[in-house]
Amino acid sequence: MEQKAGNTERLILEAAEKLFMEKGYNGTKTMDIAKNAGVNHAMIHYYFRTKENLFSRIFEQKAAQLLGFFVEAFNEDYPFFEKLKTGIETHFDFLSQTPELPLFVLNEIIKDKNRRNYIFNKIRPAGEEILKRMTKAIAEEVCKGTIRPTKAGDLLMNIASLNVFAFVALQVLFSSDEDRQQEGYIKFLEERRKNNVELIINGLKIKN
Amino acid sequence: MEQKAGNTERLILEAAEKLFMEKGYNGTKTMDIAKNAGVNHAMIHYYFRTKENLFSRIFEQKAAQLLGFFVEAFNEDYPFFEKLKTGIETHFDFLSQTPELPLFVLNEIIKDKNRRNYIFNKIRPAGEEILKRMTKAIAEEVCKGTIRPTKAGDLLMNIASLNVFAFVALQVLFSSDEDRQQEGYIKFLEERRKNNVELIINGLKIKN
DNA sequence: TACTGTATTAACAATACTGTTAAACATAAA
DNA sequence: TTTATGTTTAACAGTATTGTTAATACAGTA
Repeated sequence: MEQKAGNTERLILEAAEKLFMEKGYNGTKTMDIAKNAGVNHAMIHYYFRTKENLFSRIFEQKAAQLLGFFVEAFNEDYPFFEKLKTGIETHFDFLSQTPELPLFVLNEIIKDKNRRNYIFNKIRPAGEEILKRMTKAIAEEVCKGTIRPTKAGDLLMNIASLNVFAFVALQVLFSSDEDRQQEGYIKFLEERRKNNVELIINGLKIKN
Repeated sequence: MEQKAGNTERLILEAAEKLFMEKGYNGTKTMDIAKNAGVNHAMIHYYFRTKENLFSRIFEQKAAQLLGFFVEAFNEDYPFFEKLKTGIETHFDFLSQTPELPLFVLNEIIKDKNRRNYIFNKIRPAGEEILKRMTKAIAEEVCKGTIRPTKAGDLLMNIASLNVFAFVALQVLFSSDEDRQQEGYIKFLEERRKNNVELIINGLKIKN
């Protein structure tokens, strides 16, 4: 044999990633993964033993990616407004790489309590750290009188809401690959990116 | 026989609604529906012929509910800020009745293009009407100098983002029924409700 | 009472899906 | 060339799941 040397495993992982993200755990059949990967379906069990094993590999990697990135994007020291803008945009641009990611992760967390706990334990430390820093940064700005009092948790949640929902809507509005060639697709994204930054920043400022 | 006279059909629909909303189409098994409804599983095929038929009934009703309500909540004539506040709150309160609704509908739309088209055709007229009215209301306020120029679509999208995402997060944070007895659950909702109104309104206002 | 249409049940059929196994095959090292 | 090791295949087993059917019950009605 061509001694695919890890090739088969990679093919399976790639096909599995694509299908799981698209159809979720229950919607994805192992034989479909095999067919997409171009390998005999027994290979899935040879390399990963069970569907659940294979799924976990994908899920944990994806969840870490999603959450890790969120933390990263807002983890720097703030010269407040510019960094906030950069953080939102960086986060937005990351999501535009893999539009299905947030909905996939959220769905599977909701449908399986174990996964929820797994995720929570993973991000708790980083999450608390970032909240602490952000709280401090906000407090400083409030002192200066540039923004109104805001909880760091609320701010993060607002950003996540706007950014994530943009990509959920994107999938509804432009579901097929052809749709995504359209000009409207680009326009929609640009508009939302700008809107989200403006709303968050304008929303923080104190009115006259 | 007790001749349940339409009772069985109702029992099936109720059980199906609960399970489909919780587990989605693929996660729900017809025998589970039958068991939950307390009827023989052949009844499902007797009344609805196929799983897909039964699902469509539920889905279409739910989608109409979700979208219809959104339209309704923002469909009145605006004395701007108060009505905007009321609209957001009404929408939020509606979602709090059935927290799983938006994610359920979004998921099934994304996973099935036919459903997407069905939905689009259903809401297009109402959607266009509400956009037109809102555009007019916004233009008037902009003239008065009370708010900054904003597209109606962006505004609606912002509201939907914040409100819907609150309930997606809610399901992640408080997944079980016991969780929802907690005090934190109520607090979270109150906080988000207030936050969303404030962010939208403050975000519209012009800053010095 | 017998007839008709609807409702219900249990048993069955057909298929889909996950997981297992034994044997074949390829390759590198001895 | 032989052997050891890891990889691949086809065939199969077991179960889950959807869907079908024939027999039966019952209510209303002619």
